[in-house]
Amino acid sequence: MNIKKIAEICGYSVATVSRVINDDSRVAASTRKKVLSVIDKYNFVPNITGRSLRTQKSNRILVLLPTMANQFYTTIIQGIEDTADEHGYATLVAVSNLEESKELKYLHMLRMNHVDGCISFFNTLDADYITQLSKKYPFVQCCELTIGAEVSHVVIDNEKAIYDVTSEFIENNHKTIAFISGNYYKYSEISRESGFIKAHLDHNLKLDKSLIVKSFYRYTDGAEAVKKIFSRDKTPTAIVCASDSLALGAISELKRMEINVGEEVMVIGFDDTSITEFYKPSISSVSQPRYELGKEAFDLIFQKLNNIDATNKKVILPHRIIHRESTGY
Amino acid sequence: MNIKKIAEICGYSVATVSRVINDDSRVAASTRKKVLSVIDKYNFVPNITGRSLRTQKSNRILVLLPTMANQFYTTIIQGIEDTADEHGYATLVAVSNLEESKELKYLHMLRMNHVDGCISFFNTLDADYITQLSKKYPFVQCCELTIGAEVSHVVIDNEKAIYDVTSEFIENNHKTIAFISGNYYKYSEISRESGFIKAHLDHNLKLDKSLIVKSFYRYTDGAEAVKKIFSRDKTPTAIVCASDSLALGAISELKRMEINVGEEVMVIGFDDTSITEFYKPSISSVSQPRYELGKEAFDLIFQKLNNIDATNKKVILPHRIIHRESTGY
DNA sequence: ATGAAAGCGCTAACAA
DNA sequence: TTGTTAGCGCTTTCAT
Repeated sequence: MNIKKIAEICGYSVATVSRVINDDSRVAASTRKKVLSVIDKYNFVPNITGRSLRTQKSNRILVLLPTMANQFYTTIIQGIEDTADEHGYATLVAVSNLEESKELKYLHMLRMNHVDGCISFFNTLDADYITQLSKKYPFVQCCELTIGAEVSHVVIDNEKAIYDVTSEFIENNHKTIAFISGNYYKYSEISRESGFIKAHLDHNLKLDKSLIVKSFYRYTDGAEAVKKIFSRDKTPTAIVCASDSLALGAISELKRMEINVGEEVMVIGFDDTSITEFYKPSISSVSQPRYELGKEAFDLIFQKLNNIDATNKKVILPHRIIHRESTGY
Repeated sequence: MNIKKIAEICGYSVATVSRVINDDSRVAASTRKKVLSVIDKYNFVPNITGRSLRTQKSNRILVLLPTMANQFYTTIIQGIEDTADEHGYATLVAVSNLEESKELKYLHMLRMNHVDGCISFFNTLDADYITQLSKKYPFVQCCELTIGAEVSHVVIDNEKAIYDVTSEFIENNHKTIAFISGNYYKYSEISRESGFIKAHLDHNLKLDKSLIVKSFYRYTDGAEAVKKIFSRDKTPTAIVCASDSLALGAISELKRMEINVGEEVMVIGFDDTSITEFYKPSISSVSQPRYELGKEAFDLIFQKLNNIDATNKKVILPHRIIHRESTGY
């Protein structure tokens, strides 16, 4: 069933049927009624491929994820989904596994008008590529950003988050604080580390660089980091982690070493994923407003969708520090 | 940049360029070389919308999820992704929130040739609809199935899983066993419950129906269920849960009641999501072979992709029972 | 080995 | 208010 057949059945032209479908006012009420009844009878729905080819629009957006295996993304996507739906856009999700070829493959859907825009999380593309891309296509970065790229984005203030966390520890008389993070040189990492360092500077606390341990974000990396850190003579009384998985690994290792987490050593994670609440001890964490991040990401892309030359906005949403047993609450 | 412009630049016809793109043998080696160099120079990639419109194929499949907020799906999707990629298919993921209108909206992409097939998890559509759909379009159900529908699917033997778990408890001398589950009347639920009942029958253990508590799958539901179960005089020494979230809630409530989980009361969950490993006590669970489920789901749809009349296959993959502290290991 | 032309389903400019 | 027609980018049949 296609528009041509419907037109034949109705006894009207294809154009008239198209007008009815698209709620064009230039069609007689009686005609509209007749056409609609036929459309209804045959359960006809216009072919989006044909329409896309013609209009160069798809009413779909793409969400490009580095991995599906992170519970952190789910609520954000819900925020995107809901907001997109309100504006008549469908949401498609694709996973890159941080392989550049896959990123390009999915981003290619933009050029094909197969999606009208893309909300991207962590990706491997360089600043120049992102800048050029976002000039031509609605493109928004969420939670993570490419340093130096001219593009709309929404993030939390990662630096301030870790600055606040670290400052709190310092103000509570912790003199030796460790920082466990990843080693991807991505924006969030760099900001968090610099927040850690800045807090030391501002509070005149000498920073021991060997207490900054960076590798990956697996929980085994958190455990390894603790082993390393506690093999020296001067051991920390607080550990700031750049993710919950790292905090989890760190805590499990501390438990194995029979160090009392929340009393002898404080530990805090990042992202407030559900594990933090259920673990024993429950894990303190920096919480990002996930649903709102998703909502804002869509709002940003919506502006670009309507006007690709809209100015790039850089939105910062507030985070919250949530204290649980691992920081003694 | 489109095929027409490329043709002009090359000095060949659109048809020839198309042949080069599609690796058609009927084109001179020298011509192919020339055309390819131009394609390369202008970084031309064919427009999929145009091609789809013409070929009625998209080389994409859709994965339809009830929700993003379940860590269980991520590995399965990875399995689908990887296998699809091997066969030149891209994977798109959409979320229905179990709203029928959204399910239909995304399923509509099939009719539009916007995706060539769909792998669906739990959905709300009835058997008849699914049967008809799968006659016309490559459609596969994964992990969950619509009872009575004629459609390819891949699942584990949910009944046997719970049968085995329950039997083990009985053989270890447990006389009073509770079962906490959901109340959606979906296949997996019904099978699991019947496995629970069958194990009692086969071992001549009288079943107390009031020990079967069904509501939702939130962890608070697990806690509520335990409250209810332990408000009677005859309390169980083992609890079989239809999900990890239920097990988690059940255990946390038992802990609150100062009942020693893993000694006084055994608890086992379902799906072996990451929480099970990290919780204290660590939670025993039935593990589904997630990556393989995804891989098999794609293999099934691939058969339908190549021949829509391929017979419907019902694949059952093996599960594993993983014992941890919550069952005394 | 190559090209011309039709047509996939739709929208929109122009005509009537 | 309605219809005619061109064309979005591509593949494929039929000619040559």
